Amino acid sequence: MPELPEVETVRDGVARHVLGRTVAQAEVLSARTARRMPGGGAELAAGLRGQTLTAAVRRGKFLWITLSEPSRALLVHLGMSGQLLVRTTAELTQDPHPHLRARLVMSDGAALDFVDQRTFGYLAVEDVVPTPDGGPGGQGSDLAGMPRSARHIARDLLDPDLDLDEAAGRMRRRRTTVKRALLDQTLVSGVGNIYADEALWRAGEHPEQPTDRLSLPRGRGVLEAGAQVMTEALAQGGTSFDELYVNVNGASGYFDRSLNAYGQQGRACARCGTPIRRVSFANRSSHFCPRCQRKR
DNA sequence: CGCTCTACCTGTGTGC
DNA sequence: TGCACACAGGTAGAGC
Repeated sequence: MPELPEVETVRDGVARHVLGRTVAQAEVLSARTARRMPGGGAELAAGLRGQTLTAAVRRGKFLWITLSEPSRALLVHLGMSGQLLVRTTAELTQDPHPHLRARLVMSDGAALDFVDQRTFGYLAVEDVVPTPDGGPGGQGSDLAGMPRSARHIARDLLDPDLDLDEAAGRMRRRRTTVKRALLDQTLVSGVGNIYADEALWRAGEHPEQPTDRLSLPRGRGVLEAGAQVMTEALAQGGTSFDELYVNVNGASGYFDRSLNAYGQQGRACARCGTPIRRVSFANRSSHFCPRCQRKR
């Protein structure tokens, strides 16, 4: 389940292994993968053909690869199960992955595969348009602007230009609960269900704490906890990728070793020993310690 | 406008 | 052994 740390690992892999290559041919095997394109797979393939990949940029869980055509980019969302895999020429003669959805064959014979089991992910070629905040790099930088359909995504918790006090203030003005706020990608981005539970455990906040009854320091504390959790996950998950495997599928080491709340129902809280509780939440679940995460 | 809820998808695990 | 079904989750868009 790719959240920000996993997507950043993919972005880094793309930046190191495929930038500067030119797309000779794009093959779109699944119409669903191109569902954001009005003209479907044919339009996606046409938008990629002949384009050189120039930069890999990320905000939250959205990743885009800028193209040699000015102000155009390949937008990639991995959804729940998406992967980008770099293939050598020799590997292209092997049976493709059963969940291969699209393949970008490069002019040098290598390829970039988009593999996605559950097809929540997608690819789209879009205009890069200005955004009020200037995009991931701020106004005037090489990274300015964002793909049109991702304009609404807020700065993420690892963005150096994120103003934590301002974000905490916006959170407190919402009439919702703190976990819903963390998952709202228009408030701050990059946090999914797993890291939301981890951030709240670390901050000692109940998932159903009303945001309008959260002090500014506590609101800020939740966001800082989220940034810490994702920074640590990135450090653990981002180190194990070899040359040809721009991996991803969320199986970062973080999953196995460092979760304190998510999926830990029934186990002793690492802080106080109270069993972690799991409750259903908006068609999914929240995990928290009933003793050290209380509504106040 | 702001918030909540549902549909989308498929492999895995569980219960009968 | 085999079948049925709940579950996992990010996002857009519908609904209230």
